[in-house]
Amino acid sequence: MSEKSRYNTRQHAMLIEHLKNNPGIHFTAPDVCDYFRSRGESIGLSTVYRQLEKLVDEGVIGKYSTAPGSPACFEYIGTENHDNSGTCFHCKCEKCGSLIHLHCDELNEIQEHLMNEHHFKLNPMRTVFYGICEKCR
Amino acid sequence: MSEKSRYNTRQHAMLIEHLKNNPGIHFTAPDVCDYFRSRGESIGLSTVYRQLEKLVDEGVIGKYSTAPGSPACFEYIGTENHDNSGTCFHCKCEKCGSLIHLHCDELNEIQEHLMNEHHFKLNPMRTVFYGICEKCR
DNA sequence: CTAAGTGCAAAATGTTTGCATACTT
DNA sequence: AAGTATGCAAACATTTTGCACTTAG
Repeated sequence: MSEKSRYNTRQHAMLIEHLKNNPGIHFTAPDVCDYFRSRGESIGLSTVYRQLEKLVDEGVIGKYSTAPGSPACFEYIGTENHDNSGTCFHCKCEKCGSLIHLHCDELNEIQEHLMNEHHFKLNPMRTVFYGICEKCR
Repeated sequence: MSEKSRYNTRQHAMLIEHLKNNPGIHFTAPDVCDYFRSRGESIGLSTVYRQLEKLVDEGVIGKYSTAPGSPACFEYIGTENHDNSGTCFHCKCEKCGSLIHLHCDELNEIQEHLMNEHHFKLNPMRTVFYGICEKCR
């Protein structure tokens, strides 16, 4: 898609390394920005948004809408597991707000069903299941 | 949950009737507000948000987060089909942005799977599948 | 030297809240 | 009368954009 070349800036390197070092952790843009700033690094929130958006486009990280009005979550995915069988899904608890990982092969059937029966190509990296988690029931 | 009594105001009646008359249509709060205002009705955006939020709590309408930064969608559900087998799911196309209905019994297996294997009580009224729709492939 | 990236501040969303007023019960 | 709803404006929160400046190639 994107034909633009990319410059390897300090901020880009920091960002991707931070996310890569914390697989399975969900970050919001302000989170990441504050993190680096608290360590004395120079980075602006708009840069964080711009870089994260690029990484999403490149498929390196996932972006999840949790609730309207609250910040989006980003998480390292990597380029390697694009065709892996054990796709990663996410559940968001409507009570406690926690975002839970679900690494489950059986859920791949959803993907196939949606594709075969409804001609919809699911993007698991972006969909979130809403509901109530175990603890909150 | 809510112990508050409810007053039957003009705005509440208008809102619920509009949604009820358009099952399967997704409205944003500003949409609804503009709709009534264009017809000369007196209603404020905050009222729309407040009423819709109540209706969501009451289970009369569903609320869907489509993408971060874009407005939430509301849709009439009714109180009757709480335990119906043919649950309604939604797919959001990441390209054209359309929100598609999916009334599919097979998807109920997801619900059961999540409940049985992951102890997560799915709320289909609020979850949205992201991906690419038929037209955009 | 040119294209891309940065960071600030401002704008653009989308949603919530404070408050005086009006309406329901 | 008491409690709730309304509508405006202001506050808030998240994300995007304009722009002068810096940096990577």
